[in-house]
Order: sequence, then C-alpha cells, then structure tokens
Amino acid sequence: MQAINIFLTGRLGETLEDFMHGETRYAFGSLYPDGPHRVVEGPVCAFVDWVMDDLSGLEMCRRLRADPRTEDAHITIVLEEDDAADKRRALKAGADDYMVGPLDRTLVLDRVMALQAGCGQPGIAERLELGELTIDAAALQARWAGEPLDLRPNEFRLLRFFAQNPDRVLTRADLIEALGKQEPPIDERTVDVWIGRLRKALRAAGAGERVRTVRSLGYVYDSR
Amino acid sequence: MQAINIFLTGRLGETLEDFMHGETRYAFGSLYPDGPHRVVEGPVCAFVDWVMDDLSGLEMCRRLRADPRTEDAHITIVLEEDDAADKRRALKAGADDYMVGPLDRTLVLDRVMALQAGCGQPGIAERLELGELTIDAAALQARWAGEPLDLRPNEFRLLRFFAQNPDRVLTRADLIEALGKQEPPIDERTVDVWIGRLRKALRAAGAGERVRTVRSLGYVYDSR
DNA sequence: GCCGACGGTCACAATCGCGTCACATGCCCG
DNA sequence: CGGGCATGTGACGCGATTGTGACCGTCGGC
Repeated sequence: MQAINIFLTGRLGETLEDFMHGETRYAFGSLYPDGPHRVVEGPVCAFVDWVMDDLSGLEMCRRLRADPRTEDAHITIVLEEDDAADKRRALKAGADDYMVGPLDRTLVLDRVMALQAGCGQPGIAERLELGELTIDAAALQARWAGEPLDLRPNEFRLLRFFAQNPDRVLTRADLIEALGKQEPPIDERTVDVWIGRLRKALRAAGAGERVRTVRSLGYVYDSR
Repeated sequence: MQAINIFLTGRLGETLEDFMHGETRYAFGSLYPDGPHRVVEGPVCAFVDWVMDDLSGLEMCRRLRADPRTEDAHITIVLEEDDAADKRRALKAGADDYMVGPLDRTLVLDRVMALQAGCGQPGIAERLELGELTIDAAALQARWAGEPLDLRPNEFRLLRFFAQNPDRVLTRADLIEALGKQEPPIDERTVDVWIGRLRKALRAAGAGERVRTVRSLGYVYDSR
C-alpha cells in the first residue's frame, strides 16, 4: 500500500493528529499558513478547516493549488455548517470535496483510507489481501474468496483494522480507538458485540473462525 | 482512456478551468491570443469563445489551424447567440463545430467526453466497458449486455462517472461536481433521487443492484 | 402558445446501524 | 467443586440516514 501524505489544519489537526501514529501507514505533516510546510513525495490529500486562526480555509486551498508540490492534492474542506454558498466557494477555491463538521472521526478515517486506496488513476486501487480475505478500502468492501462479505460499516472497519494487524492481540481499547470512536465513550463490552457480529458475518461467508478470543486481553485475527 | 488536450479561452476558461483537475484525465492548457501556449502531444480539442478581449474567435481558429502543433485539433467555437451567419463564418475559419452560449457546463462536459471518445485516430478508447456495461460516450448512450439502457441525460452522466470510477466510494459532492452542476447549488439530497432513478433504469434492464449505498459517505458502483 | 419531458426539491415513511442491557454460558482458580 | 469474573448473544429502542412518490418550475419542440 502506497503511502499518502496527509495534511490537517486547525481543529482537525488536533482531532486526528494524535490518532495517525505508530502503525498507520501515513506520512504525516502539518500545514500552517506560513509555518513549516513539510512536503513529501507521492499523492497528497489534505483536510482543511474552513475556519482557522489566521488564515481562511479558502486561502489555504488556493495556496495548496498554487504550490507545484501540492497542486494535484485531493483537498477536502471541512465546513462548520451546511452552507451552500460556502460549498461553492470552497470548490471554486480548489477544494475537491467537502464535509460538514463537527467531524466524525470514524467517517474521516473511512474517507482517508478510501482516498489512499483509490488515489491516483483508478485501477491501481490498492487492495489488502490476507489469505482468502480481500479488503478493498476504496470501495469500502471486503470479500472472502472473491465473494462479497455482508458487513455493516462498523464491522468493515473492524475487519479492516484486523487485517492491518493480523496475528496480533488487539485490546478492546485498541479496537475502539481504531474505529475512531470517542464520543460518547464506548463501553468496552460493546466490542464483544462487534466481534460477535463480525464473526457471524465471516461464518456466513464460509470463512470459519478467524477471530480468536484472548481471555482478559482482547482478540486476534488469525491469518493462519 | 487516453488523455486529451483541451484548450479553453476567455470566459469558458474561467468556467471550466477550476473543474478540470484532480481525477479528470485531461491534460489541460490555456490558450491565449499571444500568451503562453502550452501544447502537449496527442489529440487536441479546443473550445474557443466567439468574443474575446483582444482577438476574435475567428482569428483564434485560423491561428490554431495555421499552427502545425494544433492544425489537427478539433475546434468548437462558442457563439454568444444563435446566428446562422456567424456559424458559417466560424466553420469557414476552421472550426469543426459550434455551440451556443451561455454555456452549460454539463453540456460542455458531454461534448468534451464525446470528443474524447471519438477523437481523431480510431482505436482510441471509443468505448468504456465494465462487465456487461458499455458506455459509448461519443454516442451518449449506455448499454447493458448489448441492450440500450433507457437513461435520461442526467442518469447517463451519472452512470458514466460511476463507470469511470468503479468500486470507489463517491460522495454526493463528487457526483454533483462530476455532473458539472454548480448553479444553482444542488442540494445533496437530490443525488439520492438521481441514484434512485438510475437504479430503477438499471434494474429495468436486468442489471440488478449495481449501485451500493455507503451510509454517511456516498455511493459505489460495484463492477462485479 | 401548448404540451410533454426532464430535473430539482420536499416531506414522509421505512429502514438501518448501533450502543446497551440482560441473561446464558464458559472458563479459571482456589 | 464452587464462586466469580469474562465472554457470547438475542432483544430492544433511539436516531440518523435514505428511498421514493408527488409536486412543480423550466425548457424545448411542434
């Protein structure tokens, strides 16, 4: 899977910066009006706050577009509220897309991963394969032996994370964090229910028992 | 699908320049009377305003025809009003085609894609095939298993865009933008209605359920 | 100028997704 | 062998999201 450079500004940065760490495969940078501007090679996507301290998101979009290093970036502008005029202005300033806040990290993560997977020319959409399991992050779809798995979004996210960390014990806290949940605080027991649902879906697709319980610790995806 | 070089002048440039970016597959250039003239290899098509600040569209046509780099270009001249005499003059000056403004981006996009599909040399991706689905952009027609789909223009554009981005989550914003809509700002909920109509048409043709909803994110065209 | 096709919006109903609870079952350890 | 904690799972209910029929304005053709 190819690295993608993600830029986050303002509130969004605070929201996600602490999340994109460790095992995530993102090259990560901060982008500030006139501050350090760490740019690396490869496809870039940016999430730009509509409101920032000292520079509007619009201006930020224009600068990204103007900079030859980032002119091809996929820019998502994050609006405070659902205002049609702002949307138009955002697209006009070079944004490719917009989302309306307050942001649901869960969705941002889906978006980021989908962009990562589908970045650049279509057709190269990277897939994550693990035995019979195929995760197509761009299509937000998983398959077992070629057959589509019938997964709810949450189950998909769970499986995606398992597939990214196979044969490793993942605690309930890991899983809750990985799915981007944080508000309201999720009861750890809820994870058990997620697991149950995921197991059922995998069983229904003939995948057998893939998710093993590790008592008092968490769960493991057995890639075997 | 092969890249095509598109030149836009004057008001048209302003209208579409901000649109042809990112995932679109166009090499893009601006063409000004005596200004920079970025020319790349490959088939070229040009949209030339009838009225420009300091040079008439007619003169522009002649220059394009005279320039060996662009003498084979497909030139569409954009008239202010529907004047038969102007049309004749335009064709005489070397234009291959004309359209009457004020421009509807939606239509320009249809035109551009149709040209791209049928452009110059035969053999250049005239058709877009995806399983049973065939998109004939030049004819503005889609088929399922050889049988023509009964689609309205909007539905066709939608399907065309889906076919260009199969197995990728496309947000409502993506779709609105892809169809060239911008004025008046389109309500995102409207996309749901487009989808509903497209689904019905596909179903009627025996294509089954091709367009999958991705809750809170958008829609995906499932190629399989 | 009339008429039909097309496309955008609205409002309402249906559905879906998911977090939680409650209870059943299972496992570990003394 | 028993107590107690850990996990599995069916059921429930709330919200949010989506599907869709109906309505209506617009445009183009006749």
